Amino acid sequence: MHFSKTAEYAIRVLSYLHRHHETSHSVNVLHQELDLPYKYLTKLMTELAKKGLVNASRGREGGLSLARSADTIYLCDILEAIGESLEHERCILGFDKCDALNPCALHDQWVKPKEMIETMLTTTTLASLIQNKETKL
Amino acid sequence: MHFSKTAEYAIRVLSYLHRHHETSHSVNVLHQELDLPYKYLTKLMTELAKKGLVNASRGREGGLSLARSADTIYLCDILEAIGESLEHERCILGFDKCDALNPCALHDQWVKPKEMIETMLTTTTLASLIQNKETKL
DNA sequence: TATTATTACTACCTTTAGATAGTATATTAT
DNA sequence: ATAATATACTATCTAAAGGTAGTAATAATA
Repeated sequence: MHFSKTAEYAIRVLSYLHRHHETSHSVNVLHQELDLPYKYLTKLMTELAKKGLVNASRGREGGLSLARSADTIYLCDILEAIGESLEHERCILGFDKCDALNPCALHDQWVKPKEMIETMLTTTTLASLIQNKETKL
Repeated sequence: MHFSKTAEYAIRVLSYLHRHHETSHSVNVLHQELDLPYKYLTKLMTELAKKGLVNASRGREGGLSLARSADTIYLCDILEAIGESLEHERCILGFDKCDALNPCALHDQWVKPKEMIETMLTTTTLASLIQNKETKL
């Protein structure tokens, strides 16, 4: 019951780019600042660039920056970009189809937690994340 | 943002044992009735037996049955039995320590969904699961 | 134009969850 | 006792996520 490492990394990196949006940052800087595995980050950032969440430019003075305003980037956008869709319809017990008419044994109990998670993912933007000097990234 | 396969299997099997508690059931029967991988189930049931959730007896007329009343078995007990603890303190962004004083960027947004999940896991018993003929197991 | 700093690409390695195979051991009905 | 039916144990395989290595392509700047 948690995010994948990839999701964690993506959120942390994008949050960092938002907080330091005055300039672009190389993968190496992100790697050092956030203590994330360099080569894996390279791969991830390429993916996020393809999906249009970040601008990537090569060469000297190149690097990465947010492609859109942080208040238009929702957590669900980030998950989608890395191939982890919202799974609105994903059944908690893994069944293909599971709804009120044709429920799994846990369907009713899962309704509220599911809603809360969904709300969190669809209403939280990068810009709305906690940010102060003490906040962990 | 979902249960592991192992957790799914454990919940489904235990729910089945509850609904058919008049007798014990062999792994083979559970395998066929619930369409779960036989050998993997064998391993899982041995584990659940060790952890005291089911009684296992060998030989003819042997098989598996719930070791306790279904209204004393909570979802969190099941997760704990398979080594997936509640992770009360698990940070959504993977940080070791993350609390109100020393929060990660997502801490505030995660509070409510986390509570809902925790409530679900600590209040839902096997006995309280949906059960009718149509319910998927 | 040569150098340097950067991302992009291709291929492979590692770890872990999930799944399988074969054999040993226990129980009980006959 | 013996045969049949179970779980228990040990070892291994597979697939996917996570992570690494080396090289090619690109762009700024001196």
